[in-house]
Amino acid sequence: MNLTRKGEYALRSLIKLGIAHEMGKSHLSVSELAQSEKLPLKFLEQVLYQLRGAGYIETKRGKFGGYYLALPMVQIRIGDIVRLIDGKLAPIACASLTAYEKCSCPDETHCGLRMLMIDVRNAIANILDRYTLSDIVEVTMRKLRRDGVALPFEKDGKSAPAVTLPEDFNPVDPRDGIMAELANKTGGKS
Amino acid sequence: MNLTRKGEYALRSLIKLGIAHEMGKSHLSVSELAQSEKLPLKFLEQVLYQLRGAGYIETKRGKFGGYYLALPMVQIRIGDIVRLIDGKLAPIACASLTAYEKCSCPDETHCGLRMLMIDVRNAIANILDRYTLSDIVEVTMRKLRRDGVALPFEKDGKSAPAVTLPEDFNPVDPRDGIMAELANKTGGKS
DNA sequence: CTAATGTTGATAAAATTAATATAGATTACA
DNA sequence: TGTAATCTATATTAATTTTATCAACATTAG
Repeated sequence: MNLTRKGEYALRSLIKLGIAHEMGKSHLSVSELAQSEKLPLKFLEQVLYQLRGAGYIETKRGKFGGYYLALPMVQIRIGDIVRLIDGKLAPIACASLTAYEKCSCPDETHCGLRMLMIDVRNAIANILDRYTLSDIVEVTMRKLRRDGVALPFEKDGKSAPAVTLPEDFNPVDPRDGIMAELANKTGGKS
Repeated sequence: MNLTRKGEYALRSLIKLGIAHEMGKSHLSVSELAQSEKLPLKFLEQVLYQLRGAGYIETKRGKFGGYYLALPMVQIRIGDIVRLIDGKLAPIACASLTAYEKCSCPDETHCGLRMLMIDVRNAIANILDRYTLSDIVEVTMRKLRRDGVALPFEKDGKSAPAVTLPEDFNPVDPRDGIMAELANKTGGKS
């Protein structure tokens, strides 16, 4: 299972543009974006070019120009971005609703793998088509605030608190998902 | 989102071996498998080699040799096969429980994209770690029977009924998923 | 013995993804 | 007006992954 680098960069850029917007920063230059997100500049330009072509972002050209969201964040569905950049949500094309392609198997209508992958596609779509950029930005900013970390494009703010990790620390806590976060307007897992 | 060809072939092979087992056929040669599933033979060998190394299948060597399942089908979890062949279930490595890798983003613990992808990973795992080869084989054979299609490795049986598709036929019906199928022991969507 | 089959490792070809380069257009502001 | 910062658009290269092929060997039924 994989999201391409391009898809990842596109989403990270949109999230950053969304945060910038929330923080009252009207636009970001490619180099600001590339630096702050540690993305390769010239490759990023291509991604932004594509997002612009699809109408998700707009630009102010010339000196002091940059990119900004072209739509309200609630209208930017994550699933659509993935479809645009990566082609489909389903793990295999024969299970894709929007980018269906015939598979090599002898009898697609009786393929157990395909049946399974249709469910996986539905599970993925269920998440990615439910959330919009607005949700992601909201959750990200909330978590930053809760942990007392300076928000991007903010003048001052405490830096992240130093944390000592236990020996068996698993970097991926299932409770770190966005669902748990959205369900919980205040506390968080700690 | 993508499952690699290798992962697809591995799963299709296991399903076929499972059906063979159910039909009383003790083993399948690579060429039988490749032909019946229309897979490239030599590439398939590599996949089977990997499955064998991990203990999912075994071989009978020499003339009239071939491959067969090394474990009861209920012990072969689909998620584990995908992990073995494709590395992980999560769309990005920083959201993977079993194959975690640090991402390039400046602050992983406050990355909205990662939070979202953790949910996607969980949704995928929720399906792929719940089902075993046994479920897939069961559902596949049931659907074949219901549609009066000859089962593989069976002497006789009606051929698939001719069907006229409507103009706007969408080849992917969400109801064709394995969940709906398993929930329904008899009827099917028709 | 021998023909069919699996084993193993090497390698090559193709496709996709990722990244860089280049030439040009636009704009703010000195 | 000039120029430096910036986006636009396309082309090219590099890296990686996927797919496929090759070849020499080992095993086994008959």
